[in-house]
Amino acid sequence: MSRTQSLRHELAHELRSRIRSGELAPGDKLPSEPELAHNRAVSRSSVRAAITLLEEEGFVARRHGSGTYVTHRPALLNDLSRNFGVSALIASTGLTPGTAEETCEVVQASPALAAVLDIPVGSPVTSFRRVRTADGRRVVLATDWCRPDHLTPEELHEIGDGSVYAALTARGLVVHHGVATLTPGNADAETALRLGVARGSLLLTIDQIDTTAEGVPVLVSREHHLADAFSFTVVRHGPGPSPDSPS
Amino acid sequence: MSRTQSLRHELAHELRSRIRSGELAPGDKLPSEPELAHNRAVSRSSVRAAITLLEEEGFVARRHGSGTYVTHRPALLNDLSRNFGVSALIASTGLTPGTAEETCEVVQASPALAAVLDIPVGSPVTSFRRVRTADGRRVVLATDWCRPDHLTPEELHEIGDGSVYAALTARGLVVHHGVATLTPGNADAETALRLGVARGSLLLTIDQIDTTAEGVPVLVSREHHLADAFSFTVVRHGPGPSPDSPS
DNA sequence: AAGTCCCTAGTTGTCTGACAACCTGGTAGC
DNA sequence: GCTACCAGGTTGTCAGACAACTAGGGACTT
Repeated sequence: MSRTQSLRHELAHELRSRIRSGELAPGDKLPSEPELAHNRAVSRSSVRAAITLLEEEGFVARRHGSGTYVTHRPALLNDLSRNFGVSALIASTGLTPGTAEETCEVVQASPALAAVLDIPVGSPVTSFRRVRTADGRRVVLATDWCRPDHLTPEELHEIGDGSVYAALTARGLVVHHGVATLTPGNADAETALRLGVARGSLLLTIDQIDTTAEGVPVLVSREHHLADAFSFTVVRHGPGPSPDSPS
Repeated sequence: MSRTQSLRHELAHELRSRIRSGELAPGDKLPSEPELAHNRAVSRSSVRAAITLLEEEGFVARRHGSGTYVTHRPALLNDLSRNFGVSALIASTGLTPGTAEETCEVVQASPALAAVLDIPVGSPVTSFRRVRTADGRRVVLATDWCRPDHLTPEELHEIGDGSVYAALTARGLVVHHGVATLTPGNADAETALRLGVARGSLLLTIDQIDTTAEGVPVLVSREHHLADAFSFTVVRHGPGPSPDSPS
């Protein structure tokens, strides 16, 4: 698990942890680059590269000639800019994630699904539907679709409460990022039935396409969240000089 | 406008533009670092720092010993990770933004508002409410709150269809980032009336707190969007090795 | 003919040292 | 009391070097 990625990522990881733990509080000045380099017995170049990562993530701000300072940045609850499974989402609220229903089958690819997964229309697609619970309460209806040669129904069935991401990673398919679309909606008859709520109940639907670093789409998912179960937050950069002006 | 920030940001800006313009297509290999450095007559260090920024933003992926490659990344429609005003949002759909109603007043700070803006409860707060239209159709009810010493009601009134961000910037208050919370909901009586829709219509509410780079909160806003007017997207990083594993 | 191994050129990752640009706080001078 | 200057510390950039790694071609073996 603790594979050495690259030195700068390691250093960035450590600094991030120190910031999150509160050891480095907002407004605090980081030790100078030469000092950090000396403490960790690495070169200043690597320290600078690590800090550049944190700078882009918004954790710190550099001031030429003065120092590097921890930015005032709230701890986000469910940061939409990070990709995490429903289990992690539920666990973040302090509740216990579970699975009430689970359906795993092979279906024919709809035109839309085929286009996204880059396969012929009507070809087989593995479909995985779960009703997720938080302390027993049904809160999310999640459906995942992927190519059968990426994950077979048998493999999916063994996931249980786990994350589809972990199963994909085990197959050598590392999800690099996903693109999510958020839409409010009302529960239709089937969704209402599965979630055990009244028809027309408020939902937040997240449609997402996950791809590898090479741009291969490996997972398509649709999650219907009960509106009052979670609240999602996101840091929105700008409109100041960072990182770019529109168009 | 074209203030020289720092060399690496300049270089990153240029590379970003070349990627967005399609000159560097997804999957393409970037010129090598020494080559880029030579072409621009800068050092390899600066080129590396610029590429590190793009790497963190997800535009490129580095492969040790091989090269740096443009990632497959869709052009997002309304990227939630960027901060933009409602006018820009409407304009992005090809429609013409407008303002139907406009109310500007000074109110007493509620406890919640006072806590966020770091002022005493009951102290005066500038409130700015607008009904925004797209080609005449009412689509968003937006309310902004800020401290009177940051923006006076008179200044706000002169904004018209413009952005509050621009007004703040003119006062030397550059918004660095905002934290937004998304919640689906139903229109209450007043909101329905102002937006000209039926009570209980589907809304997506975005609550946001904008702060400067120093962490000073300068703007609190709440926007009620008609659910079918816009669709918001966001790139979600990970769950691969970027940028961090949960706690 | 097919497969394996090795070598080499090219690329990114890291290190070292140096100097420029800039900020900050203190001090000397007015 | 105020201003101007100075010195130390910090980030920004440059230059050169070597290590670690990848990818491709060519020689060799089977």
